[in-house]
Amino acid sequence: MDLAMVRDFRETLRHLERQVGLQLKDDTECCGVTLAQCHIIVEIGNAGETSVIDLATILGLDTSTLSRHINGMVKVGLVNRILNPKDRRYVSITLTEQGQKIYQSIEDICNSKYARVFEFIPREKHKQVLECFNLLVHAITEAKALEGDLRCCGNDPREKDREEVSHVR
Amino acid sequence: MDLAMVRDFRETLRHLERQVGLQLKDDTECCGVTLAQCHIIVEIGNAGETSVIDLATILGLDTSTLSRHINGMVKVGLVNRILNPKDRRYVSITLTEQGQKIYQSIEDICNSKYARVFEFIPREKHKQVLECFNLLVHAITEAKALEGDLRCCGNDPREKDREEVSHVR
DNA sequence: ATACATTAGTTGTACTATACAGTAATTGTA
DNA sequence: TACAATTACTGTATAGTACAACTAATGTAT
Repeated sequence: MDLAMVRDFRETLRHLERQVGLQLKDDTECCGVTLAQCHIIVEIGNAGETSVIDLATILGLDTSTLSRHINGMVKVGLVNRILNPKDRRYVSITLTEQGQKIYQSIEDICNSKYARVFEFIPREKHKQVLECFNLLVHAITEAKALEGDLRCCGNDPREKDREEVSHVR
Repeated sequence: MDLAMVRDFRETLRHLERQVGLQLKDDTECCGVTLAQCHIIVEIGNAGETSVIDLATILGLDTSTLSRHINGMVKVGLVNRILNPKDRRYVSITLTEQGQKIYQSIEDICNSKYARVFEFIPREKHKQVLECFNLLVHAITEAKALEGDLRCCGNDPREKDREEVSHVR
């Protein structure tokens, strides 16, 4: 794997990230939910029933962040939060009817959007593309799991000093 | 492209997003730059010389956001901002020596990280994986370009009401 | 050539998203 | 039963972002 190929790959990956992020933002804003809420709704919808800590783990966020999001979403009637009677430390989080509706909207929009994406790829390559994509994502996951936080660059210019300067032109 | 495949694909894509985001955050924090600064540094580094609006376009952000980031980065000595003499509306943005060093660190770290990712993929499939990945990302780009903002779901539960509730268990 | 439109960048303001530290409630365990 | 571990929540601070309003510079059409 030579350097030029890796750099190319990274550029494409950056491109993907931005496309997907903006896309999802467009697709979800119309449903009246923020991007973070959208991710949370999708994960609750997929799981059926979860807890703050499960969501935090899946989404890679702090539990405090999730706790606040859930709180907000309870207030606007998107999710139910009830104490789990089997272990009262947990709260059991589910979608309300309204939350389900939005979950379905997001699913429908995103499914048809990505179905359309594949129309831009020759049909005979679909299987191959999916396989390769899975290979890649699994490789990224494995590489991450195995690395153990090596490497640090040693530069640290962090001296915050944040008054704004006057409009210098 | 049937529904189950699309849903699978989307799940993998979400997984990728989160992995890549967290990864980059880990990799760049040690350099003393934030994630946003990291993206900006990489894009300035790749372009050599840019403007606020070019960066905003590439990164999909508002110019005001970029303007502030650039301002902060000038202060901590990462970038130079000078008036473009050919068109004095533009500012010409480049990396300082310090910025270059960090750009190189980020490049080195990310390049070797993603080179390592490919070690988890059989060598004979590297070419195929890269091709498929490019196909996919181009398809996403094309689909986005051609769609013209169809579809809205009609649900909008946006009634903000954000005092925090007491610790109800 | 002057008025109007466009473009690039900046600042005021407000909000979303997030983490870390500390705390309360509950459960597991020695 | 005391202590450790786990789950969730709150206080607080910060990063990240956009929209609206503005200034300065440039382009354009009468």
